[in-house]
Amino acid sequence: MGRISRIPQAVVELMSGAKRDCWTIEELQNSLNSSGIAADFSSVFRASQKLEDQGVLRRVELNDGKAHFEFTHGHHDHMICQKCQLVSQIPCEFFETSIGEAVSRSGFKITGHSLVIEGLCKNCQNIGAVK
Amino acid sequence: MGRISRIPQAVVELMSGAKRDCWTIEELQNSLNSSGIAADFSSVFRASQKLEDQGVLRRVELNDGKAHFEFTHGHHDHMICQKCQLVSQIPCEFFETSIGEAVSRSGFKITGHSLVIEGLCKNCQNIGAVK
DNA sequence: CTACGTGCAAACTATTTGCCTACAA
DNA sequence: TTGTAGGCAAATAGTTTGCACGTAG
Repeated sequence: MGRISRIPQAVVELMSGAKRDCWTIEELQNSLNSSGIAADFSSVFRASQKLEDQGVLRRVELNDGKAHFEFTHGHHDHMICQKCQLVSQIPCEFFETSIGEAVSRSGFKITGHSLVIEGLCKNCQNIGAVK
Repeated sequence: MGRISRIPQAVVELMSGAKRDCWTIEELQNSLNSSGIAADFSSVFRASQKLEDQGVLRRVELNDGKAHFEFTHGHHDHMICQKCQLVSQIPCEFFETSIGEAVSRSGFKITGHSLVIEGLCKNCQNIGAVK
């Protein structure tokens, strides 16, 4: 077997080829299974861990009680529409050039941050109220 | 019985009289128990729920897998020191006047946000490296 | 009597770990 | 043979719910 094992490789390929940017372990597993790749939840879990350790993936908190993973490169923050659950991206520069700078100036050394914005996306505002 | 029941009232009194601003259910329970107030975990859980529903408390995500509660009034964001676990507060205005404004301008209607900054507090930077 | 608050235990959800087998070097 | 990957099931951790009892109104 090559240096990259079956499931981690499949996860990276799946994520590379899809539009979605944040995946729960369950979503990854289902998607793999659907494309004919057998994978146990725990195997996908371990794959995510390994990829996170290697710096390929980054764990993202969306405050829904589940772990989410995205590629480390192109790191960004997230907005979630509370109606359609659409997750959209916010460039991190917004954070870094405003809050981050102010916090750093206060003497706190920042090593990471998690920003989640909840609300209604443009589309759902037009359609109607929150379900 | 008055309109405020035993445990919710004790929770509010405890939180009002303490310096700490974010409490897990377990911390609340332990603290109550220590001061001679018997309270089951589930009772404290239900008290937190009720107080949250009433708008007295707000649930805060600190991404440690536990639910945290703080008073709704004086809402703010948080910085956590990854060495000493100190949680300090950041005024929300930092968020609202920078990122929030930019996001709103993009058409997303913000109803809430969660910002957690991880790093090293001033004190721990001086003492040494991360454990 | 009726409603509500609480304790206790069980159910749930998501994560994490242990162990065993199979396969590749 | 030896180490690693992966499947399966059990263990954790935290939260949530069901139920029964006691008590205030």
